[in-house]
Amino acid sequence: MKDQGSGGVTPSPAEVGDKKPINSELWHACAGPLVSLPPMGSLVVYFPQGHSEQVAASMHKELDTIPSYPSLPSKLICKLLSLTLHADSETDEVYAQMTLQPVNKYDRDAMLASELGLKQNKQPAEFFCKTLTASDTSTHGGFSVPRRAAEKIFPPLDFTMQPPAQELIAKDLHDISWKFRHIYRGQPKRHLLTTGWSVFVSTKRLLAGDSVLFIRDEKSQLLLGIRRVSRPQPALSSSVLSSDSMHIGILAAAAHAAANSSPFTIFYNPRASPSEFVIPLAKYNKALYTQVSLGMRFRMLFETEDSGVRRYMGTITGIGDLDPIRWKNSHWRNLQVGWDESTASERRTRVSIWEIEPVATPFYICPPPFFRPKLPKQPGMPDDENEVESAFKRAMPWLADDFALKDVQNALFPGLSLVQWMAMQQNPQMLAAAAPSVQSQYLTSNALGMQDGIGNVNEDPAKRLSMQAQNIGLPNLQAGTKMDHPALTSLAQQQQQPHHVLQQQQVQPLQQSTTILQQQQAQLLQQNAIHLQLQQEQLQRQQSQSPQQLKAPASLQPMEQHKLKEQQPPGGQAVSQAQLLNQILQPSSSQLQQMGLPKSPTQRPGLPSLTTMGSLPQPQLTQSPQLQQTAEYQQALLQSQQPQLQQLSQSELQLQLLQKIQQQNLLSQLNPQHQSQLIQQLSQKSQEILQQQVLQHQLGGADAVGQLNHLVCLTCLLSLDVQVM
Amino acid sequence: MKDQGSGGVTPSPAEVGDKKPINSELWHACAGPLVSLPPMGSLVVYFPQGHSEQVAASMHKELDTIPSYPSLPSKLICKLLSLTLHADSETDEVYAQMTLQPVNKYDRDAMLASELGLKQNKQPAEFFCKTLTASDTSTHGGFSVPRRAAEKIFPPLDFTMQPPAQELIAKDLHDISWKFRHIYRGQPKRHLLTTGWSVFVSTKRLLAGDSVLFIRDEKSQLLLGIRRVSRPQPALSSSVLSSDSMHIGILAAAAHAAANSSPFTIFYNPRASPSEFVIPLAKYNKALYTQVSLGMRFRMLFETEDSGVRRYMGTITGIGDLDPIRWKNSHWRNLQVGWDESTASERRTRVSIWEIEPVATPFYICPPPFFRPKLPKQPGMPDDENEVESAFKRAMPWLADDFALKDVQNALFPGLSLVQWMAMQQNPQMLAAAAPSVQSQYLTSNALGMQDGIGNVNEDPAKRLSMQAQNIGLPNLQAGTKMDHPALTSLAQQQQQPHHVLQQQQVQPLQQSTTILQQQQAQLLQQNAIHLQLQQEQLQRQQSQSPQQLKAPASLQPMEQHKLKEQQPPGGQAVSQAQLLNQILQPSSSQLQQMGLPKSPTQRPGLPSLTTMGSLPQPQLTQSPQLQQTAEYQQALLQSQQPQLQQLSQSELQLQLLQKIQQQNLLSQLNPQHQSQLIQQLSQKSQEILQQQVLQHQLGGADAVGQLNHLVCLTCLLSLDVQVM
DNA sequence: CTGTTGGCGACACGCCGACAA
DNA sequence: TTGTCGGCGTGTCGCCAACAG
Repeated sequence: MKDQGSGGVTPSPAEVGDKKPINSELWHACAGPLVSLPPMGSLVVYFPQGHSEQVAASMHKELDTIPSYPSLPSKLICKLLSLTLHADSETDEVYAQMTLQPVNKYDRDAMLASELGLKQNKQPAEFFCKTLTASDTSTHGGFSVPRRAAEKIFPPLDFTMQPPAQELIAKDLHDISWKFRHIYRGQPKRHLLTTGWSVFVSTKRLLAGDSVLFIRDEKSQLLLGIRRVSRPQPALSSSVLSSDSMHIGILAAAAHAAANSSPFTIFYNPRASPSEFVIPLAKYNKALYTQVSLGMRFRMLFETEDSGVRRYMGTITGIGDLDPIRWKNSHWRNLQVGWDESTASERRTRVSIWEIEPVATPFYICPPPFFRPKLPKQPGMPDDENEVESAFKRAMPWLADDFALKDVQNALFPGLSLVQWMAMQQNPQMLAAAAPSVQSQYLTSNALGMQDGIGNVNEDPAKRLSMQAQNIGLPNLQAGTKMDHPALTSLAQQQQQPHHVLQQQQVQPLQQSTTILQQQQAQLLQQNAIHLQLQQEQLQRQQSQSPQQLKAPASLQPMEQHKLKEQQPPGGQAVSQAQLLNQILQPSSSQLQQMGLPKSPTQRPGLPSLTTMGSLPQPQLTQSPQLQQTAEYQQALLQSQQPQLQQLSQSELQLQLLQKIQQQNLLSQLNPQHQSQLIQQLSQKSQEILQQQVLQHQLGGADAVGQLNHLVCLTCLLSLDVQVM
Repeated sequence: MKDQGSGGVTPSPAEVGDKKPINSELWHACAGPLVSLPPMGSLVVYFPQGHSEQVAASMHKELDTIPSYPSLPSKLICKLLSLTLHADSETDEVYAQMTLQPVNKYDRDAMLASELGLKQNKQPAEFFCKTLTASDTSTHGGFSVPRRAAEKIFPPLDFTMQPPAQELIAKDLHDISWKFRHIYRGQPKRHLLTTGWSVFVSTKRLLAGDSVLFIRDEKSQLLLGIRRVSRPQPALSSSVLSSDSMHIGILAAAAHAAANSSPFTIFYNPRASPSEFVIPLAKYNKALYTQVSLGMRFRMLFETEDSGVRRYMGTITGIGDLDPIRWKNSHWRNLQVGWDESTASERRTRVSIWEIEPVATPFYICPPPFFRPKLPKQPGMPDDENEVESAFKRAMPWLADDFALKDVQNALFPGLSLVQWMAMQQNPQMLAAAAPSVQSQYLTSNALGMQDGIGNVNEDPAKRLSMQAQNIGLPNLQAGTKMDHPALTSLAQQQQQPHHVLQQQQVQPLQQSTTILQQQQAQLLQQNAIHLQLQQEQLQRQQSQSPQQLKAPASLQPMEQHKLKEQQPPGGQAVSQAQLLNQILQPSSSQLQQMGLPKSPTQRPGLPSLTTMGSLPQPQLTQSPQLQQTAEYQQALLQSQQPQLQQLSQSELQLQLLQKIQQQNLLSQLNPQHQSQLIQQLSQKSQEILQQQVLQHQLGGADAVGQLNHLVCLTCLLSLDVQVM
């Protein structure tokens, strides 16, 4: 028998074991410039939905018949226990094997690892990638090496030879060596790979359109990899598992792991998967701070043919769950987008927030007052940007460059942490982890006398919290102002107290929050209000101000409140948070019509109805239809914002808090009877507060500033909650 | 560009769609002679365990880390909704895609289809299969066709030519045509395939050891397929799904389907899978009647190299669950076997009952009395066999040939079915489905007044039932005797009644069963008793009648009862059926020794211990040590049988029923409080009955015939349900 | 009867510069 | 600068019969 096709250097048979780990540089070169892997030990967010998409893409199948898996949340926070790089022995397709362990709490190291992993550069510097031509892959000849590539990567030729030539040896992903004759000949002179090349092509079954890439590693050794063009594979039906079983397998494995906090293993196939579905937690959190809105402009990276990157501009045209039935409240591809260029047909129309870079618009780059006390001049100027950036960098030197601008908006909402804390309630252990830190940070002397370190929590989330404080643009908050939030505190306490105590204590926090917040956070109001003005101004300018929108009967509010009440699920059935938010901030046109309002013909479909609703009961806005001066804008916006927020007054917010509590597993740990009692009492109390509020409002909307004060905080909390969720 | 490797006839590009269904003959030829597929629409038993094994085999991975899936039973009865034959486009590996729908009830057609599907012959008659030699696969030459094969399959050559040659065109599984030059030349003359062969070899990537097969279909068209030698594949790690996820996916998909009675899809890979895991229900049921025992001899079919079959002899060396933790009470490979031949190392050591053919021993071929009233002469004679077979065939012409012999034994052990019936309880819905059928057949006027067709059961199980009746040797049962089984009836009723009614009714059925059965079923006793006599007679003759065995203390019975009682798991933990069966029918030698009995040195290991146990407390047997007259045999056997059955009297049956009720999900549908109350009351009642029975027995075993009477009937009835399972 | 081998012819693989985009 | 082509040497594929197990 012949030595079947041992072209190049025959791989030594001893290497069959495939024990040698795959070269990371080469792996990443094959994976492409956009692929980054979270560092081992770090925290990640795993999206089963994205995982399903990858499988569907591999199977060339639709995601139709997959049964929903209600016990599996739309995302899991996991610790990346292990990460192994692989390459398919048949196709050389690169993929990564990750072992993920769902976590309920996380330690400082993992969080740090998650942070640090964001900025790792993985693409090797010394490499080139060429898409193979018909001549390259034909049996007629060899491989024509681009001059620059050869001079950059290959060892220098001895030009005294005639012709100059050398033998190149390069190892592939499986550590198999391939030998090529590198020659510089022809008229005009060129670099060619001749002998050995066709064996490589035939063994790897390369076709024109596939790419080959050479890299020179740190030891100046040549490595080579291939990247196949995505061609419609012949129905990789796998013959092992039905596509349904695969999808169910993914979900079941993740659900099983989530239920037991046990590790599970996934494969990430960067070139087959439409998107990454294991996102570093830090990246995810970061992206959550990006307040997205319809019509927002953004940039997004795409891979070029020569393994480079290119940014394309796009506009957000929709926000909402990709699959509201199976995957409610997932951030997975919840942005519908349009692309500027006409070649955009091949680009995806749905992206996730962490995939995009919001483009700095005049509004977004407007600095907050404490960074820039004077009124902003015409925004969008380069010096503006630089000024803001440098200011942020001075304050937060550890932040990434592109972080500051994006977070300006959210930076003004200090209450954020409460919501995040609430989101954390999904994993009750995290509460135990977080609550003490909140105390030690902010509640050093709280009235309820909670002890630090209650529970078995030893890790220190202070870093996270302090980062948060800085992120939200209040660098002096951490050192200076102490915030108290009894709702938070006592909720945390409730979890730690025996159940029978709950019935007496459960309602207090809500009451306290309505007063303490008002008193303590007046200073924050100014900043927030100004910021909101600007935002509103922006929205106003984009919308044509149709007067109908501004005329709303005062009776709208109770009606809307009633709606909200009705929609509270009786037994704790989960309600889509997005729905909730929409009910609050974005009444649908049908809802508006129910209220006797015509659907605004001029309302842009993509724009959030925040303005619409907020301006409904507010007559002032009609007084300044021609908003052209910045100062006027701000004034008008402050005023128009006010009723909107007022409408979302404590009563509703508390209702929503209640709903949140019902939604979260928080209550599920309690005795069922205690649960129902708790819910009942909370509902009752909310009703009282609600009625009180309605009365107050009908009497003339007294204490508007104070209402606005804590309402701003609370609404921000709620809106952010949706994001955190 | 070249026309890449278009050897033979280039497949027309229009055929890419792969719409044409795969030729069934060719598929089966490639699958091998042992592979049979259930007919579409028929009923099958699906074993997730076997499915897992197939995946594990494909992945070359152990079945270690798979989490158990408690909600998934070890087998599912399904209707085969669709069956599609496939062949991997890369490897030509054949596999079948089956859509299975778990069923709770089944109709006559499906049952008939299941029956009829057993005897379908699928291997094509006109085919040959050759394992490729090194020369066949080298680039040096062509393919040497065995003379007989060429003359049988290929079109006849024109021997007037010099040399005789022709062009052959054969289509493969994908309907792609391959063209070969067939020539008869050389010295000595031989048939060769030359031109076109090497392209085929290289395209299919055939290696020495792989097989190629040619068949001639009904239209005299040549087809060819390949069958690769099972070589250790390079870690088919799939890069799509982790092996864990695959396994979980299988289980989750099946569990989901079982819970919803929704279809699910599986792939059966006959050459990769260690065993079939979708078994025709009829085949499974048939196999269940094979009373297996340690030491039993059997034959089993294996595939030969040239796609033929060969029988190997083996001995059962163990009976028990392959995986008692994850798959309790599964019949999947529950037999541990040893093989006669020294080449047995490659053969499996665990098989399932439906894979083996028990070897006819003298005992097994003993005919029942109503087929052969005269005493058997020396058993094992050919004419004996034929006579019995023909007798059975006359009675049951629709039975397979090898059915009758195997089932003679089980026909004599009606009690066996109790345990099997218990196994059936794992699927509580089936109980509901089965019970009405029993009514319509036997309970046309039952005391509880249940209506026929209660529930949604419309199918007619009469056919099933009549088959059963014939199997157990009571051909006139169907037409004549009506049997009542209130326990079954009321159990079914309980499921259909509102929960609050349960507490008053729940105990009655057990009480009723003790009386009604006695009254109604006396006539059945005679037939059964006669049958039992003959069997016992046979056992007696084979055993040396050691007097020790016949002397047993009367106190043994309570002792044994106590044992049984002790082994009942308190909390519903399932007990292996085999264990249970052994406890009842086959006390182990250690158990016997515990009772002060020596292990019989002459007892054949393969024989069930019924005789041993049954004869223990029977003093009459000692009075006729030399049993030679048929009448004496019958008399003795009837008497010796009696205590054994009596031991399994109502009390225990009720206990076991209770136990089963606790185990099964039957109760899980009820309110928890009702559950516990029900269980408590049932336990109490059973205790009373049990004590009563023990007392009764100690007083002298009164009414033994009556006890036997209704016990036989009860057990017969219960055995009927096993088939339903 | 059939698996393997040596002989040998043909063909296509693959190296070369020319030419052109 | 590099993709494709014609020219052409040579390596190996593949047909043949001889030989042997």
